[in-house]
Amino acid sequence: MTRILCVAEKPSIAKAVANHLGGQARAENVRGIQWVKNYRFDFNFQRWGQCSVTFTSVAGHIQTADFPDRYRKWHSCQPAELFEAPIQTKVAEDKKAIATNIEAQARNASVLFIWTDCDREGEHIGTEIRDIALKVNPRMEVCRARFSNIERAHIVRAAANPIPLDDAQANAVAARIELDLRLGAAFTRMQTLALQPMIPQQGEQRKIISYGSCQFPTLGFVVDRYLRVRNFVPEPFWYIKVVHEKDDINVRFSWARGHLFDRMAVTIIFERCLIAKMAKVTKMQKKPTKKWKPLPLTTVELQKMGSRFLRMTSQEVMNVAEGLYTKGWISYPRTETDQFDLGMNLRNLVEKQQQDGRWGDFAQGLMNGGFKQPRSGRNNDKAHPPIHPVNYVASTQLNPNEQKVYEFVVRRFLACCSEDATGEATDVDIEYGGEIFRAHGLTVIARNYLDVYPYDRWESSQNLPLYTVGETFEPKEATMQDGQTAAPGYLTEPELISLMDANGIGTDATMAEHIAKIQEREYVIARLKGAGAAANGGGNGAATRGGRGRGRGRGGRGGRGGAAAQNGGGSTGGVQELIPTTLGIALIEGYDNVGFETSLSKPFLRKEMEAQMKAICEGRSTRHDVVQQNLEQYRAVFNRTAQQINILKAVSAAQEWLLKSR
DNA sequence: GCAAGGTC
Repeated sequence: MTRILCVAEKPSIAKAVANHLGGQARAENVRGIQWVKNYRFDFNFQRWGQCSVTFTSVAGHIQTADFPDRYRKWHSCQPAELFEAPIQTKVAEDKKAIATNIEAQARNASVLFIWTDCDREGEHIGTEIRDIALKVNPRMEVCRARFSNIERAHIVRAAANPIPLDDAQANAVAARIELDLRLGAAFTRMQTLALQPMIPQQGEQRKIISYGSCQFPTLGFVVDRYLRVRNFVPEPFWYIKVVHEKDDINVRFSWARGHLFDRMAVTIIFERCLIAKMAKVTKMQKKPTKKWKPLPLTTVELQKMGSRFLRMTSQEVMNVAEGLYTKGWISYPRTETDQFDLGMNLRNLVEKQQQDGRWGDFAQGLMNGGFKQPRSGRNNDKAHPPIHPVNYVASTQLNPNEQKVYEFVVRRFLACCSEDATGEATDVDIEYGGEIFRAHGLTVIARNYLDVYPYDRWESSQNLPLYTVGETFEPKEATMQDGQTAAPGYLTEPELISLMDANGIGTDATMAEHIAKIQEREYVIARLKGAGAAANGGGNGAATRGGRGRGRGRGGRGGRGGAAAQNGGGSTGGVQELIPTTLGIALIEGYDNVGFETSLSKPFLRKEMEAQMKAICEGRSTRHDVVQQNLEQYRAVFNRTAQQINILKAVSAAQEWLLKSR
């Protein structure tokens, strides 16, 4: 019988797939590593017939790349030498037992069937596994499975249709690894050695001034916003407010123009209104409206919502989610997918939530006919489903942070399986002195998903009285008001995550780490929003956030849905805002002043690297070319910075002084 | 004493 060795990227996949293919597969322990198991069973593969299978896994990458000893000591070479120093790739210290297991199993098998995730990193991990296996058994046949979820039928199909490993994808990752190492080490040492004397040292601890292709752009976003807040100049504006009383209701009409920055113009228009005296209803419309239920939960969304509503940092959210996943309460927490596979039995998962005291009734309602298929977003990483609860756990079995994250995941999931909220929108337009003024009203008819999902707000405004088109009236009040634009707030963690996501800085699994890293390096400090000095010069209360001229009227009632949430959201509030330290500002401004067209702080370079990796995957470029071309480009920045390091120093010194005077 | 990526 053919012996076949299957290797997944993580233990959970090995277990799930082995159970699909082998029934209750026999699990054997692996020496020196608790969480990896070898599953043994027989299976009839289309290609090899009846086989004796060993299904095991690794745990992410096995190899690690670093410089040889001679270059590892900081003073043993010039930082610039790291651009071409040799790189050693070897089994990571904490992965030895895993590598040994692969070797041992490979000796007895004639086929290596790789089941790593179907993404670039997975392809690279696949080649690492292949290299280790072929070293002890060069005659093995090697192939990989193509699968995008762990539904049984899908897995059985993948088992029957092996494909080759894609070396192009693995090479793209190899290029990234080499560049991140060389550039990270070279720039970190150069900066640290040059600037350390400028930075006050605390005790024995030597402070590192690190550079990384992700941490710098992350810092850049924080500094950029900080400077925009700092340099903000409020602008006065004027607008016209109209109030009419009908059926004992005060209806406030907002100017269709919003506000203007020209006082004289507003005065003239206002006078026209006063002369006209009467206003005339030009539109009265009632129409059904909806608030859409949320999309299935991705990692990025979990981190954003967590840092906004759960009083946790995105990193804490991820750590907790990881724990809930290992204990079997929620699905894999690192996913870009916001669409549920049609084959997935979601009702089964809803059913498990019926027993809960908080959302059990809602789940029961879904089981009794309320269930609706979730919406589908546009993303599918072809490796994992959206984050969802897989089993019910009572809150007494969880610590407080686990409770919060689990509750969020469950509520989000139930909301996805529910119905959009419905309401009725009323719009009244009047013409008054040649200008249009609007009133907007909302009546929520059915809250539906909102009942289980308190993180969204959608509330009825005061009822508007009935108007008829053509009706005329004299407003009870028509006044000219003033206000001024308000500075944006400092960058919040959820905003930063959105920016990183949009610019491809880090992956869903690492974004939180980068945010934590720039705080650990003391480039940035976090504080509870509103805790420090007021950043928003609120004016007389009529201020608006940077909105110029047009845009929707600022009537207090309608359309302010997002505002409460963005400011830290009602009952669950407490979002963190990020403020750069003088060191953080100095680094970014220093590199900007070095005057190179591609500043290291801009997300551009990382995007460029991403595009080049894609080119390798598609055969338009090679690993060698991408590495050499990038090294050349960065070397220019490096040399220039090293020459002008005094600029960086000067900025640091100036910033240091600012720190004291602040 | 450096990075970013995977995962436990």
